[in-house]
Amino acid sequence: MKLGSRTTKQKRVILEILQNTDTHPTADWVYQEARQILPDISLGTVYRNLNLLRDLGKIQELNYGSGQSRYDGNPVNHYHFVCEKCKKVLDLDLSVVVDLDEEIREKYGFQVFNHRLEFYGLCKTCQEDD
Amino acid sequence: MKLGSRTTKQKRVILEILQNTDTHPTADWVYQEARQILPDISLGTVYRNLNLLRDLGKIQELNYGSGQSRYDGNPVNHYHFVCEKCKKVLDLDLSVVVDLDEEIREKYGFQVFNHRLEFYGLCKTCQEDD
DNA sequence: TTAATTGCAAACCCTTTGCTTCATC
DNA sequence: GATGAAGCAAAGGGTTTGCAATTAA
Repeated sequence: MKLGSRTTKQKRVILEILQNTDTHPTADWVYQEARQILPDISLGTVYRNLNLLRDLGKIQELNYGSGQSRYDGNPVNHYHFVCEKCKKVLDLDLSVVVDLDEEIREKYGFQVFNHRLEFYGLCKTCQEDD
Repeated sequence: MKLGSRTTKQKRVILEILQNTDTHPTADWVYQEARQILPDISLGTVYRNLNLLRDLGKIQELNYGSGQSRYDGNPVNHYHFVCEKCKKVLDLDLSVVVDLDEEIREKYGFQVFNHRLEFYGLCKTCQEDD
């Protein structure tokens, strides 16, 4: 797998961490995990590689409200649910409506690359806590 | 219209600015506009009131990628197109699919308050620039 | 009168960046 | 060996916050 002009252990470890979690972690969480494998890795390197992997289309960067970005090891478009209480981001198993992109293209003449659909509310656990 | 526990001219001016534009401006743009009416207003006050108006449900805060938040004077849910080149945010005249919220509620048991749908691509003007 | 809100500036937080050293190709 | 990438730490940019002064109620 091509990962930019040079493959470093840092790059590989960061990608593996993201591919082995479905928690949509923040850069700092990835950093903490990576340090357990490469104790000398720096936060700057984590950010640099997250941006690089995103630009290569290997991962997705997600932003919900202000605060940290979250990263998704699944590069294929899919939809998310964000719990407004515990801030968890959960994958949804909904079929991606590609027709929508075409609809916008026809109606407005925009070139559409992709779309994002997110739901906001309370997850099961946080509903019980009320 | 109730605008929190006290109605100040700052609060009123900020809301009016947002209600009279469809450009989905940043906090700083709102600040520059507000200064033309209230020269002594501070950026901190703009942020405080934007957050307040958002919490009151009078406006919406929108985040696209990292960078500044944008604010929408229309509190009713609607969908947006974001031009990845010129960064303009445009309103889309699509019917809001409320059924989706119900679908998620039934399928996952989450309490869904709302959803956001955004399209990314190139607006007409930026396609011509290629 | 009195308590919410402002203006100001400093603090905060996340992210990026400059520079030297390291390591991949 | 050449040069892209890492580590470190400082800078950056947007947003929040503490506090004294102001102002709406």
